[in-house]
Amino acid sequence: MKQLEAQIAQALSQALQDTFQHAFPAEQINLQPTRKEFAGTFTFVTFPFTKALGKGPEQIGQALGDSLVQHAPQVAGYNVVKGFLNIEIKDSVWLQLFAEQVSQFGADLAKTGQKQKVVVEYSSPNTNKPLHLGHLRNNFLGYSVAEILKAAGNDVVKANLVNDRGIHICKSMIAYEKFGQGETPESAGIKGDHLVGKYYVEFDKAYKAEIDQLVAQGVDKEQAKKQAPLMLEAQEMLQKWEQGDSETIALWQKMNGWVYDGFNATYTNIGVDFDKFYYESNTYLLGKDRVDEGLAKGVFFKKPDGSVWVDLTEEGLDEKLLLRADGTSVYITQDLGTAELKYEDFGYDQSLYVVADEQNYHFQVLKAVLKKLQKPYADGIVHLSYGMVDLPSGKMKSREGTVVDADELVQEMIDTARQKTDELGKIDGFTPEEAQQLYHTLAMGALKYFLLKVDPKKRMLFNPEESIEFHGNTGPFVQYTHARIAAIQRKAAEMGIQSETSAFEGVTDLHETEREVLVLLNYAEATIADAARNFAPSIIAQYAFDMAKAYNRFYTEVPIFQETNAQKLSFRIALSRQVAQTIKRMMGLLGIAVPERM
RNA sequence: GGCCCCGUAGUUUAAUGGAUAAAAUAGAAGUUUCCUAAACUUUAGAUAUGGGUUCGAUUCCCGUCGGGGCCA
Repeated sequence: MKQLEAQIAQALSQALQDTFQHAFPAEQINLQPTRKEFAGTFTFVTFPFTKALGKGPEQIGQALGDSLVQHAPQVAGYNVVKGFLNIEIKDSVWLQLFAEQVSQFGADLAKTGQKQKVVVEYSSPNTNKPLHLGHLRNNFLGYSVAEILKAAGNDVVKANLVNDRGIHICKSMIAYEKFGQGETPESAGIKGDHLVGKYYVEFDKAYKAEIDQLVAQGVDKEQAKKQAPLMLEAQEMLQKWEQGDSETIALWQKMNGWVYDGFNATYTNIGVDFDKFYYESNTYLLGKDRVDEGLAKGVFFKKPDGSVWVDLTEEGLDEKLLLRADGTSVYITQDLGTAELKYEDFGYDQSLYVVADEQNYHFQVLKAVLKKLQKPYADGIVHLSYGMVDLPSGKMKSREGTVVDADELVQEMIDTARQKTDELGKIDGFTPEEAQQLYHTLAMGALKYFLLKVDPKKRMLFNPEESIEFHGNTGPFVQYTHARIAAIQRKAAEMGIQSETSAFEGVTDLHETEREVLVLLNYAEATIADAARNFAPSIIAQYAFDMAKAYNRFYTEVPIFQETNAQKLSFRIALSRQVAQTIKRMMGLLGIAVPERM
């Protein structure tokens, strides 16, 4: 497609020269897709040339169109509407491009420019509570962006920085010690991450009760929060942990172990994976070296109380604290450390952080500080900032119990998938295992597609009812299209229909719906490149939907097996297969599987 | 208080400065002796507001109103 576009641009450049003696390089010629209501594939806008050429926009369009038809062998015709020159491409060109695509499918989707080493950090959970809806957007985005970058030819490492230490873990630990009575995930029959989360909630309840009691005794609320015995215990435990107290460490390891088992089960269930795990318990002390480095280089400064700061006012930011007066780290300190660690580990060109947009400022600071330190990797730091997920009731708030639990949500989706599938009764021959597999495939397809079809940068609304919808712009709609084609392929195989390129060489003209599908197929590579450049799985989702829609239109308008011309029949089988493979590939980039039957 | 982001059909989302603003869903009306109707077709419906730049603005700039976030 890129080639064809370049050829047309070249021809236009030539036509401008020949017809108007106007030199205009082909590289600067911008073609846009023609709107559906007009004939043509590419549109060239002539308005910007009226001044230079001293002619009206229609006149220019006509003249260029005539020239193209005469000199450009790919062009079948043209039409001019106001300042828009719509260029129609010959069917033979589409068929030729299609034949090439069939013979080299998959091979050339991946060649888009420079191969880069990219680290994609995502998920990065806290170990004091299970994953929720917000994490799902994060996980799906991170996984998908990593896969898209791979498909675009990059060398990608998926990393997960687990926040496994700090006061919040100690809260769960304290509560478990007090109320746990030796409970384990096995004895309680609760998934490990949920069990630990339960104690985090227990802590909060008991802590609040203590505060209320203190306030009732006349203590100021802020004071009460600090004085509450449970809080003091938690802080004490954090200190013990930092000192390496063996009992504390043992409990911490035991409970974190439960959480990891739980997380791993969820990760497997939702189909995300990681190449490298980092743990904050190992990295939280890193970064102090960077602070020293900055002081030595004179880009950081010390205040009289001993705290270390960086002045980012020139960068349009504020002064930022890097190390407290007592020498302890703040968040940004360890991020400086882990950025360096990742660079030592992988020597990345780009380091992506899939983190919600509430941390936009934080990442601006991180990058600015690394630049001040003149780190070679500073420019490669990218905050893949995504918008938060809202519910119809508003923002998710743990305090108000409106947080949507990831495991529960996935289970509900599976139940709905089962119910809807059973209602239709199309999978009678399935074994129970196959049926189970299908429910899972459909459930994850619906959920992932719903969360990925929106531009990552934008805040989005999660409507539980719409997310499990199977009609319209949804994952299951695309999956259904794939299953339909799979049925076609089975029948074609049974009938022994040939579908290699030699079987349809004689086809010369196309049905309108076939042409639409062919044009779309040719955009596959460019779409992946575009999605990679923008870190936007939504572009892939949109493409997959358009493809499915175009195919379904073809499917209803052109009854494939009623075709009596053997060449055309073969072509339609090949076209269908190509669409199925493209859908499978694109959905795969979103982390979504496609079924053979549904 | 300072800084940042967002306002598009009833609803959820699209639109490198280009055409009559595109889909989905909800609404209305249709399509199955024929490959999966979880599909397809038709229909009605929107750029918060006031200016500016431009041949042309949902897009860029300024003001107003509304929503969200970050920094203490």
